[in-house]
Amino acid sequence: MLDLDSLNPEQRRGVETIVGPSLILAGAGTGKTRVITFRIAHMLDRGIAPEAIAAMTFTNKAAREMADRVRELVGKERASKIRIGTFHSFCLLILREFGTRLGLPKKFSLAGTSDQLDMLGRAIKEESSLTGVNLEALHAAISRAKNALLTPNEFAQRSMHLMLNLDGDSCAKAYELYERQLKLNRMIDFDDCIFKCVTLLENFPEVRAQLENRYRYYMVDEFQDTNEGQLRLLELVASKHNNVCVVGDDDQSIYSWRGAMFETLERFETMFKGAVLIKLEQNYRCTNTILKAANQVIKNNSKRKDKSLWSESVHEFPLYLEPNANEEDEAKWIALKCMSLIGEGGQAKEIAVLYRANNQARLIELALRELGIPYETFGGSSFFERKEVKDFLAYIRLIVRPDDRLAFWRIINTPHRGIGIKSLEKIEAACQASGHSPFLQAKKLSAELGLTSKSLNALNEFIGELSTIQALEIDTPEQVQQLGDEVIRRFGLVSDIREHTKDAASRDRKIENLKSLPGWLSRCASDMINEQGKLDVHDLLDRLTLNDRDISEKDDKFKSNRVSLMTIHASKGLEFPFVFLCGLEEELFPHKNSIGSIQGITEERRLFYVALTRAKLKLFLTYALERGTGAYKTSRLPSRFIKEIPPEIINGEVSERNFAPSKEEKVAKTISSFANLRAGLSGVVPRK
DNA sequence: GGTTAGAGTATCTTC
DNA sequence: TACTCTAACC
Repeated sequence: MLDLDSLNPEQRRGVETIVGPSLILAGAGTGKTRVITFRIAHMLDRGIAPEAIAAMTFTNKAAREMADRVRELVGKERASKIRIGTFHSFCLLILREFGTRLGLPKKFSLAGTSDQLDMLGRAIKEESSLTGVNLEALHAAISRAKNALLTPNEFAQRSMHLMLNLDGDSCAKAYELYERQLKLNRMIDFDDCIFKCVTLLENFPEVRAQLENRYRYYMVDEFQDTNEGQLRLLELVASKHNNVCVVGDDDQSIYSWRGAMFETLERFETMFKGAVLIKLEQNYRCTNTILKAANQVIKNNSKRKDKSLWSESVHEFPLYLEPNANEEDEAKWIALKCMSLIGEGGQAKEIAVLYRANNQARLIELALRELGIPYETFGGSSFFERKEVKDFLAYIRLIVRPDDRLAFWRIINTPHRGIGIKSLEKIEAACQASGHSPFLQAKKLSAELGLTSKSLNALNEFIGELSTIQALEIDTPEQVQQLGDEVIRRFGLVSDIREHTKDAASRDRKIENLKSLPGWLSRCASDMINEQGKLDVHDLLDRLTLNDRDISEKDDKFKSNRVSLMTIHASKGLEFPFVFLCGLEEELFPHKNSIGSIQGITEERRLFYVALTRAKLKLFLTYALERGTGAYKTSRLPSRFIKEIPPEIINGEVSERNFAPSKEEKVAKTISSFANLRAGLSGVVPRK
């Protein structure tokens, strides 16, 4: 049934090496996912129980893709028994089962990014030496500490806090206060999923033994992105049976800033002795021209596992380099070129525009819109970061878990119902005295809070409405939909936005977002029923937190035929026939914050390598000689990485003397572009 | 208690 | 150039 002959010899070796540790070094586009899924199918063919296999990834996107492909290969029934998911979901499951041994509450909840920042904000208010610190930077530092399995004291001793302008003691204090907030809210954060799981397995051998008995074969995808905690976890769960297969590519390690260690591949080899090394070097994605460029560039990094990609492609196109006078011209050129690609028979969805930073997207969006080219952006500010979405979800959370403090504080005066800071302080003081959660405090003892009659009435009305909704049953997706509709109606969420948002466009968008939420929530609920056979609202909330942005993208992605705009980071794992890589300038790419160190530059170079290898056929490289507006206008130099590409494969100039094209040249170029465009449009031929 | 204006700030981004 | 937080004002 499984056609192993369709694999190349190295892929086949990867698939057939099942017992013992193995390390598959898989270059870009070498059929990695195929190897992973075939390997799982092959294990089942050899009689291994699906329940004994655990496959871990880092992103939901990767997990979902793996699950889909495995399902196609081995059927729904067996596929559903295999534990496929992210590291975090795997650990969360274990903590839900055994967490009480660590003293976790039975019904703890998972803090999302905004909850984490909210709690950290509350934490630093308690300590005067922490006023004015950059919340996000502090949060990132604490997160990195947790990923490295460091306690507050250990954190204080490391040099990580130097960039925060804080001494070690203050850092430790912040970390501790933040932990206290988590505990107060009965929450754990993403990093705790891993950290606490490691602690659990280290301290409770019987739990570890149970898991060793349950899962005997482990697979890890994108292994180069593993951080300290995840590596330790893998060691704890997998070292007894020693059946671990990890797949990765050191050249695509682009997440060191979130704790991934470049040496992680070597660490694996020492951790799991005698690992079989398998190298996949035949590429099934790119032209040889693109591979030549990519190989040549990445060679400039030292300390990498030596490998060299090749492919059997027949159609070769030179890379195209386009210098532009400024960023507007760059965006316009890209838009025009997209138009002519589409005119020549390409489809919009075959095109991707990649950039280093999200803020580069705006001008390109503008230029595409002007030409009427459909496009889609990925990443950037996520759906779940939007205020109206967070507010709505806070209502749902408070209904499901009345002791959710963060949700209470978020919506107690949203929409405005005349409960101000003074009232909130009184409620908080009462909560501290009694130990109750604010909702309970307000429900049971609102009369004793000492509020003004206006605030008290508002509070009582709010509590009353919420209690009414709480009484509704939530056992089916339809009831979830009704609940959502009811929340919007009773609390006037739509009318609040209608009255208080001035800008018509953003007002309409917000209302549309809000109205789509109940239906969307109910769809999530029915997905869950399909997978688990039942609906548990607590689980639903967990999933919302873990899944975060991926759900919102799910809907229209398949049918849309649009140009994709995304950062290079977001493009990892994807491929497109036509790729534009823009903003190739010193200080932007490589980014100015990375230029100072060799590690910085080598990571940027890996990022560049990832970008190049996204393209299957044609690759367009652009840069601007001037960027910014007004006082911020600066002249720019082409990126050093351009010079690392062999000049003979570039159809365009690549020399030190790259001046902006003269005005006449620009005009001539634009005219000819339009001519191409028209020629192209008249002969639109649908592909295949 | 709510609103508004002005200052400050700005990688990539996962779960 | 755009968004968020804070402080002064109504």
